[in-house]
Amino acid sequence: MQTQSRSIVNANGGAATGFGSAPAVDEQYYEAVVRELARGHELTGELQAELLRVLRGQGQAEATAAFILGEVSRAFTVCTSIMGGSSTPAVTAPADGTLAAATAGEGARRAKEDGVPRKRTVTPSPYSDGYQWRKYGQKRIIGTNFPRCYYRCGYHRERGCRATKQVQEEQHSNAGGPRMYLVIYGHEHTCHRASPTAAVGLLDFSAVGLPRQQEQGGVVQLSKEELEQQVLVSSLACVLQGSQCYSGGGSQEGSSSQGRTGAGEDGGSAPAVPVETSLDVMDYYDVTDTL
DNA sequence: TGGATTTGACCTGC
DNA sequence: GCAGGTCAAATCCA
Repeated sequence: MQTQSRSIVNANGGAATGFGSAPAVDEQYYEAVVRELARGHELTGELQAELLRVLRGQGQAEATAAFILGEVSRAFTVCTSIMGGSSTPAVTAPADGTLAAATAGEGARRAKEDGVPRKRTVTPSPYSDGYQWRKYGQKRIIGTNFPRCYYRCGYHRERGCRATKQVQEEQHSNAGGPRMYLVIYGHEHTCHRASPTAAVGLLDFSAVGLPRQQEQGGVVQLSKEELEQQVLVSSLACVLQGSQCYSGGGSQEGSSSQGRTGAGEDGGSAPAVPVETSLDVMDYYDVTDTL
């Protein structure tokens, strides 16, 4: 049991990168989310301008506001891209397959999949797309520096879902920036696992640099930055999920930090732990006061 | 101990 | 024959 949650590539973290294989209804949902994210981003910009105008010359307050709003803005950008929005870094690969690692040597052999249409995506968080994945193979691809990992839907067996995806680290990922991965989706999901609520986990915290909580004696202690980011993440989770807020602490995702490939810690069954940090303005001020 | 991951072998298409 | 995709035994881990 624990193993299952441990090994299934976390879906919760789900990026839109993945919704290429999501059912149409989910696609509509994602589009709506992307739209709202864009709107939120836009409003954040306006708020930022307004706040900075009001706080001009107020030293610390101005700097804090600028920082926080900048982070919010950045978070919106990251979320939008993760959700498959227009902003980078998540970019749907061109159909011509010009992506570096993407196509080395494949091409003709592609037809093995019975002509199944494949969606290619480049994303910094390949393991979080709203579905649960199980790794079934890995292969070195000629002409590339990184192996390609093969994943099947976690419900392949029990529900006969044929969805597959391949994940390969992009060769040209710049040293300084986040690693980018080419993700190729195979069959459509028939398990209908991904529900809109799964979007909560769409935030790939490790990808956006969210520090993990430090647990001490059972008490979660957060640093200032962590607390700030938790608030930001929580607010974004609110945006994504509506009324319910979830903690970013359950950082899922399996960015192969342990060599265990991308298989993440916990998948859809992820403990999307409800948190009291449901963010409203007062909460935020409480937090900043505490800081 | 059960389930997931790893990895070499096998299969298939070009 | 080569290379990508998949299988399955071995291994790992909670």
